[in-house]
Amino acid sequence: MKTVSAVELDGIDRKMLRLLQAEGRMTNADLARQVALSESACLRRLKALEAAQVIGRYAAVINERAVGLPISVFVTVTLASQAEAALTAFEQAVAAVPEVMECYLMTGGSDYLLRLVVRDVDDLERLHAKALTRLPGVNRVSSSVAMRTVVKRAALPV
Amino acid sequence: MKTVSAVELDGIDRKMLRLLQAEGRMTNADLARQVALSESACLRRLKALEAAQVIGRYAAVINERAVGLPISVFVTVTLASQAEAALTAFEQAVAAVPEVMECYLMTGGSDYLLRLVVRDVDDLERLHAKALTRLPGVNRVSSSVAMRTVVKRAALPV
DNA sequence: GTTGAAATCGGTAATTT
DNA sequence: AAATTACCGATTTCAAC
Repeated sequence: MKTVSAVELDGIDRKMLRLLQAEGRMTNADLARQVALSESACLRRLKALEAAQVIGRYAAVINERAVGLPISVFVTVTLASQAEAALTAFEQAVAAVPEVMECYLMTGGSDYLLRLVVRDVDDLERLHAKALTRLPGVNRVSSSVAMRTVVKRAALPV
Repeated sequence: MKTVSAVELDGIDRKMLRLLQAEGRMTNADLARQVALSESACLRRLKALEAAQVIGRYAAVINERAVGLPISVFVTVTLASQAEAALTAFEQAVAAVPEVMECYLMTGGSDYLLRLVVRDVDDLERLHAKALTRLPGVNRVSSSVAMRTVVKRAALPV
């Protein structure tokens, strides 16, 4: 696996990133015009950003509501042990649950924060009982439902 | 503002969405081949998905570490009041903080959950003091730092 | 401080798809 | 029309003198 460390970016690079976060299918010609570079210079920079994994990929951004997954649930999970093996087992298992969109290991040692997407409360209940509490090493599981998304920023503040 | 409700999707639509979440710059010809449709039929479906806002946009996916924002912080905010006006004032103000990538109103009435991205702990301290605690109507602010991202799923389970 | 090699960066134009 | 490559010129960096 390739861990990517911070990269030197100038103002043009940052402008390219802002534009491409808003409109990922923009043509190179358009992009070049908006950053006031020639097409070849612009493309060279773009390829460098891709090669350095500053741009990891391009993605269609899907409306969660439109595909029937309107509810985000945040789940705090505490493990019984913080032994390396326990963490690894949990992490492998949690990554295999498709509804888990994000999972973070929080400071402190053995607490995880998850964001799930679910269809409805029945779906949440099913997941809670059938998947979450059965993950290896789990001590405590606590769920909070998001009633409404207030901010979902399209672009990083680059 | 256009609120999007759930849309009927068949297996081909879902396959298109999966493919485009992984590779948003795929050409229509490629996409058509992979879902075994003609290019015109494929493009018709794609345009329909875009028009229905199932696909909201296309975006370059940026590596947060590479652009120098390697730390995610989750912040719980409790407001002093749950009056409509207090919520609105808070939400407008929080949306104006660039480091706030996400903000959710949680069930229960006046608790918000935020995800911030920061450069380092100094940056977090600065934000906490200068931005978060000064947001209108804030009663209590509690931050938890993510040590590591375990899962960041590229695609919704469609 | 100047010189010169090498790297960096942009542009033009030709080629490919 | 768009992407890509080849080639050239300008500028910067840096080490040796």
